Amino acid sequence: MTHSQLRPPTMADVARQAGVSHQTVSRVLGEHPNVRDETRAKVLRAIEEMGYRRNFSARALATRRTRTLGVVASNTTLYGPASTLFALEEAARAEGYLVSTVSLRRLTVETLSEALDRLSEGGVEGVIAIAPQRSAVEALAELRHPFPVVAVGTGSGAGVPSVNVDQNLGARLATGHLLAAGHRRVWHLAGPEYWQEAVDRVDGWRATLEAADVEPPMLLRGDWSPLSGYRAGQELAGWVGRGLTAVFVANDQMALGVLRALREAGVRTPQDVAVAGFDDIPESEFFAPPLTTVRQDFAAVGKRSIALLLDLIEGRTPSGTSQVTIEPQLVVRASTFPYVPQSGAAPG
Amino acid sequence: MTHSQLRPPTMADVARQAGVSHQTVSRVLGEHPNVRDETRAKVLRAIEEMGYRRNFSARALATRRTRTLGVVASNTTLYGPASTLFALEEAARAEGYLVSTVSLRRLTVETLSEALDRLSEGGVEGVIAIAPQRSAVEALAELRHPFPVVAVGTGSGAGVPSVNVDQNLGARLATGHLLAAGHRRVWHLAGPEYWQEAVDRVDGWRATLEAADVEPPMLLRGDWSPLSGYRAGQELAGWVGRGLTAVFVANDQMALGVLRALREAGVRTPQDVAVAGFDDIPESEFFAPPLTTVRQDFAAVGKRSIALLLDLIEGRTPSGTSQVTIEPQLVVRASTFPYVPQSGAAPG
DNA sequence: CCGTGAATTGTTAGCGCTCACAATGACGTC
DNA sequence: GACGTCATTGTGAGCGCTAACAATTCACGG
Repeated sequence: MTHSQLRPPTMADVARQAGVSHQTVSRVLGEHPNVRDETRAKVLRAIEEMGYRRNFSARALATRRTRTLGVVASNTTLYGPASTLFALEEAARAEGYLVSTVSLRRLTVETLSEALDRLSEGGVEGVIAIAPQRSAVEALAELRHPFPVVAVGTGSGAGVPSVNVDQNLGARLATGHLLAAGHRRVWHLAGPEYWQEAVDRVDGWRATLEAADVEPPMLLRGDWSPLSGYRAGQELAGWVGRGLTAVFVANDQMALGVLRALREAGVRTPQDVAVAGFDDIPESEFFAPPLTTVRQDFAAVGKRSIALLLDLIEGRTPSGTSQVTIEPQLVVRASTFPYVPQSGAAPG
Repeated sequence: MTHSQLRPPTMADVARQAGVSHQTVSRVLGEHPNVRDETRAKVLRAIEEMGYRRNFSARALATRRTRTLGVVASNTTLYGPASTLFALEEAARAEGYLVSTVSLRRLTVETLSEALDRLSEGGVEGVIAIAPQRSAVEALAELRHPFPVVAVGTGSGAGVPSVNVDQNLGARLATGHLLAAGHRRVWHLAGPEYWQEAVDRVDGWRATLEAADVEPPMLLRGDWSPLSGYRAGQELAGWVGRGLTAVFVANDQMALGVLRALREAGVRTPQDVAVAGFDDIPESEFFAPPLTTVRQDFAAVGKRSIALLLDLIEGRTPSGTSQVTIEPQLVVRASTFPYVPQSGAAPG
C-alpha cells in the first residue's frame, strides 16, 4: 500500500510494514532461531501481504554464493545425455542448487571454452561437462576456469575429476555373453573413434576375444545413428555364411539399423546372426526382435557427479584426480537367444 | 601481483593495475565507444594479466537484469521435450540469455508452483513451461509469479501466452492419409487423456472420420510407452479380419509396441494392417517396417517460444493471450503403403 | 533492587558493479 | 585569444542483501 507496484518491494519495505528492522526480516527468511514467534508472525504477514521475494542478485552478492551449477553437454536429444542431464538436475535440486545448461552441437576446444566462459559469466559455482568426445578431455585439462569442473563420460584417463560408466566392462559383458552362447567369433560395429566410450568398448570387445584366443574380425564404424547402423548392417549381411554369426553393436540406435538391414537381406535374428547393443534405450525391448543390450545407470551417474562436484566446491575433496566408476549391467533379450551351430550353416 | 589470489580480483583491482578508474574498466568491458584505444589496450592487458572476470551478481544487482531464463519441463528424456529443451537453450543463448532448467517427474499444481518459486528465487526474468498435461494449464493460469511465463504444448485454450504444434492438424493429416490410401475405417490408439496433445489428436482423428461419414471405432488408450503400445497392439490384433485395417497411433513409441504385437500375432504391416505414428523420432525410419508418422518442428517451437518470452519481458508485446501455432508435417513411409482391399480379406 | 547473561533486535559496513553526472583536456571558431 | 563543443575520464551514489557488532530487553538469583 505504501509503495507503487512499479518496483518490487525490498526487504526494507517489508521491515517498515512489519515495524521491525530489515535485519529481522532477513533473520526470519534465513530461519535464524533467535526471533520471537510474535515478531516472526508479523514479518511473515507483511511478506505475504506485499508479495515480497528475496532478490537473488543482492543475496548472491552479499553471500558470494549463487548456488547455481553449470552443465555443458552436446547432443542432448540422445537418450544417454538426456537421462544424465535429468538426473543431474534432480540431484542438484535436492542439494538446493539450480542448474544452468549449455547444449553444444559440436564439442571442440572453442565451443567448450566459450560455454565455460558463458557459464562463468553466469556466476556458476562449478560445472559438469558431459563430454564423451576425446578432444574434450584435453580441452578441459588445459582450459583455465575459476571453478571446479567434473567430467562425465571422458574415461578416467585425463587429469580431471570424472565420473564414468565402465564401458570396457560393458563391452566384455556383451562380447562374453555372445561367446558363451556358442558363437565362435563376435564382430563389432563401433562408434566414432573420437568418442572415448567408443574406444573403450572396442578395447573391451577386443580383449574378450583375445582372452578367448579368437582373432578379432574386421572392425566396422558408425556414427551412433540408426542410418549408419543400417549401412553397416548391409555390409555385415554380405558376411553371413562366411563366419559371421554374432555382432556386438556399440549402441542401440545403430543396432536398430543393423537389424533392419539384416532383415531386408533375408538374414534372421537371432537364428542366423545374433545382435547385441549398448544403452538399453526404452525402445530396445520392442525392437524386432527385442534387443540384448548393456544398461547404464544414468541416474547414478548424475547423483555421483553432483556429489563429487559439491565436494570440490566445498573443498571437502582435494582437487586431485578423483575418479568414480559405475558398473553397467547386461540385459539379455531375444536378439541373442542361445546359438546352436547349425550343420552346413558355415560353409566358409 | 599486488593482491593475493584468495579473493578473485575486482574491477577496482584491475583499474589500479591499469592506472585508470574502475568506471573506465567498466566502459571497456561494456564496449562503450568513447574510450581511447591506448587506454582500452592498457585495461585489456591488466584484465588478461590478472585473470579478471566480471562478477555476475554485482552486475545483475546494479542492472536489475540477470539475463537468465527458466524452463520447467517434465519427462525430459522423451524425444519431444528433449528436442524442445535443446532448441530453447540454443535460441536463448543466441539472444545472450542463460537457461536454468527444472525437470519434474510429475506436473501438478504443487510441483509446478514449487518449480516456479525455485526459479524465481534463482532470479530468472521469465519462464517457459513445457507443460503438455492439462492440469498444468490451470495451474499456470492461477499461479502468481513476478515474471512472464510462456507455455508450450498446453494447447491454445488457456489464458496464457503459448506456443503449440497444431496437434489437431497432425491427426487429420495422418487419418486423412490412411483414408485416402483406401482404408474404410481408421482406429486410434490415444495417449493419456490428461495430456492436451492426446486430446487434440483424438479430436482431429474423430473429426476426419466424421467428415468422411465414418463411424469412429472403439478408442484405445496408452501412456505413450512402447509397453502400453504393445498391450494395445495385442488387443488390436484380435480385431483383424473384423474391420481393422488401419491404426493411427498417437506417438511413435507406442506405434513401435503395436508393430511388435501385430508381428507376434502373425499380422503383417502394412499388408494386413497399416500403422501411422506421431513425432518422427530418429528411430522411426528404421522400425519394421519404417513408420509413417507426423513430424513436429521442435526447433521452431523453441525459437518461437524464446522470441515470445523475450517480447513479453521487454514489454514489446502486451501480456494478453499471444498464441503461436506451428504446423506439423506428414512423413509417409512403408508402414502405410497404399492399401488394396483384398477379396475375402474382410469376412465380417 | 540491582547485576548478569542470554535472548532478541537494531545499526553499520560492505559485497562489486553500473548509472548519472562532473571534470578535464583537446580542438576549432569567430 | 576567449568560448563553446566534443571526446575522454573520474567521482559518488546506490542496487538489495548479509555479516559483524552494538544495543536493548528480559528473566532471575543474590
